[in-house]
Amino acid sequence: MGTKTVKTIEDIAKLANVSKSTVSRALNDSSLINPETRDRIKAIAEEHNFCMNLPARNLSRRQSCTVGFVTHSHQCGFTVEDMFGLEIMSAIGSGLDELGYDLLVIHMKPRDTSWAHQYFDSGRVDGFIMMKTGRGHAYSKLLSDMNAPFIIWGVSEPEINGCTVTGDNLSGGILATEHLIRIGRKKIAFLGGPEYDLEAQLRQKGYETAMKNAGRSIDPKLMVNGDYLLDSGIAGMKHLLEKDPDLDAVFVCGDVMAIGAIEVIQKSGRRVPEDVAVVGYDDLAIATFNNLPLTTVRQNIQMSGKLLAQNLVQSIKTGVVTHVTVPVELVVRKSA
Amino acid sequence: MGTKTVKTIEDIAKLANVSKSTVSRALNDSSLINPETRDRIKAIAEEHNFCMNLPARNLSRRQSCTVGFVTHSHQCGFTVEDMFGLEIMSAIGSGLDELGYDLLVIHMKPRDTSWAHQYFDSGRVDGFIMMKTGRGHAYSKLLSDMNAPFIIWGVSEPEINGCTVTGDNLSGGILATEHLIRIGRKKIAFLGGPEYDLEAQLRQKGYETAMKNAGRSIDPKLMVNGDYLLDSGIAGMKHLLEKDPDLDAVFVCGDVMAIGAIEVIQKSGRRVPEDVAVVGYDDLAIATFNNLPLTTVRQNIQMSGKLLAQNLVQSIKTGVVTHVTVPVELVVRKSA
DNA sequence: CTGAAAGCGCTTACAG
DNA sequence: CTGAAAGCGCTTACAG
Repeated sequence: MGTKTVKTIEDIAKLANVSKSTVSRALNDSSLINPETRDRIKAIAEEHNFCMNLPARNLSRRQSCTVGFVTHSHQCGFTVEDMFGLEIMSAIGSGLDELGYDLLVIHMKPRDTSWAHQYFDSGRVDGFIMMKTGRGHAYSKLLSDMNAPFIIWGVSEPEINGCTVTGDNLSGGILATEHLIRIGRKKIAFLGGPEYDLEAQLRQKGYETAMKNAGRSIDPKLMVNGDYLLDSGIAGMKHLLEKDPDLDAVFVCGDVMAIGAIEVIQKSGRRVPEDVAVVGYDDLAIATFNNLPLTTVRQNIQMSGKLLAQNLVQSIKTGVVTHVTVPVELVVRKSA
Repeated sequence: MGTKTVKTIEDIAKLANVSKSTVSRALNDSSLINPETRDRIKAIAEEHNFCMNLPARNLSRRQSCTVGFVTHSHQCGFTVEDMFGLEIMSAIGSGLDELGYDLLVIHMKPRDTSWAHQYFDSGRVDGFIMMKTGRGHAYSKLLSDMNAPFIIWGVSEPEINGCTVTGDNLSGGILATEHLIRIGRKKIAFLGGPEYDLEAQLRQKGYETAMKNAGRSIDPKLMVNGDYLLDSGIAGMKHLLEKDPDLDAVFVCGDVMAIGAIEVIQKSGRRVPEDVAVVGYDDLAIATFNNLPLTTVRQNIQMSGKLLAQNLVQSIKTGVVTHVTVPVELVVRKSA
């Protein structure tokens, strides 16, 4: 606690010679107050640099004006999804800030589900934001069972009964593939995500759509799955080059896999982008810092974070459940 | 709010046929309670999956058990310091979690200082954690003027009157340079940080110490300053190669600058590490994902985060101001 | 060891 | 439009 002498609305009340009810109304811009009294009180508050006690207000209003960002512990160093999650968290923070909500970081342990009760039933948060994870469905059920508002970064599914925000994966796949077609590539391979992954499925559908639209045939030999990690980019690319050494382009569904793929291509004696052009996905910070800057599909992280914030708060206040898809854009750098 | 029927200690009190004072004591493991009553009450609470209202408890105890992590808005995309900050934030979160404290993300706007009052005087946080920034001193003064406990990631300075935690920059500089000496390099250059930067000064002193210990002379021609950004790594390395085309190693004070430096070295027709060995600093995620994995000095982010959490909480509780230096280690990969 | 009461700093019907 | 009072859900001296 600070050292100031004017710390409660009661102190202000005394200074202004009114009741604390009136001070409360003034500071909250209630309609039940004489505008002149209000301005006088506000001036006094201003003059004393008064900040009212928010926890007390929230207790009284039975809300916390705080949202929990659910993340797992990172004992074992960072993976890339973590990086994406951290970048978006920052954007969520700005979004919430504008709405008068705070962002609390919730660290859940691997097989633990108590965080949900611990944070919601204790009144510490009014709702949750989660990145899509393997356990997405389980957590979704957990939260909806306790009637907690929440929003998930990921494609909406019938099993998930909360809000969702996701990038436009279909358009992303189309943009990436059309770019490779436009620059004259003949044999365009596809290095995707896990089969069950809805995002990856849509990106693949985008790839197929663009190919068909361009009158190209779709060759299953040129398609392989990965798991977004570096090693699977390496393995996937090796596999593709074995199956068809003549391929001259590849759309890789994630930036980290793309970096692995580029490594393999270069080690095989081929040049990027001259011999094989590579387009990634996500536009993580590493896409720029990589010493062969990546041409990639940018997820609009700023907008996504803002939408996650806005729609969750809306859901908290009104119960409305929304699903939104955020546009993506192609960023052309050096790799394609 | 959830849908459960047992929501307050009063509900538990009724079920257990005791007063809510007693329930409070039981749940808080007070010594002023009969162990049997305590266990009985705890069992009832457990059975009903009871979570007590933390904001109410905190209001009563006049604390928030919450710490603010001060970060600026990232409207314009991410810089590398941001990445470091985000990684460490995650570690701080785990550390606080173990101490029963929550982590709140505070977004401050560029020239705004109101966040300090807004979060501290309003009782939303009990203290602050900040990354070192150019404005470190100003913020430090702001916070100590309001008597707010805080901790800064950075070298301690007389002007900063709060806790600090920093990596062992001197040892880091020595480790990096000794490695280059050990692998037989003759002309080892130094690409540093800004002159005013204390961390950079210590890393430079480490470089000089290792050189002297090995009986090497220190050649000012082989030393140049940067600002941790990619472009300054590029410019700095060009400068060094012009001044002495024969250099066969360089210790770069930051991973991102190191990536820029490698690019320049390779474009000049030299190979890394065969012709010029490069050691970076920080071991950011990009050090691994880079397609020439970086040999670098790793900051122990996990431990640093934990120490930031522990020492801040200690300072909140006891007022003790601590300064700690965290060990670093050399990670040998491909670039040297 | 236990309970009744006052208090944490706000909000908000209720009465005027 | 304003104030006195009750209440948000806890904690903690105080009295027993």
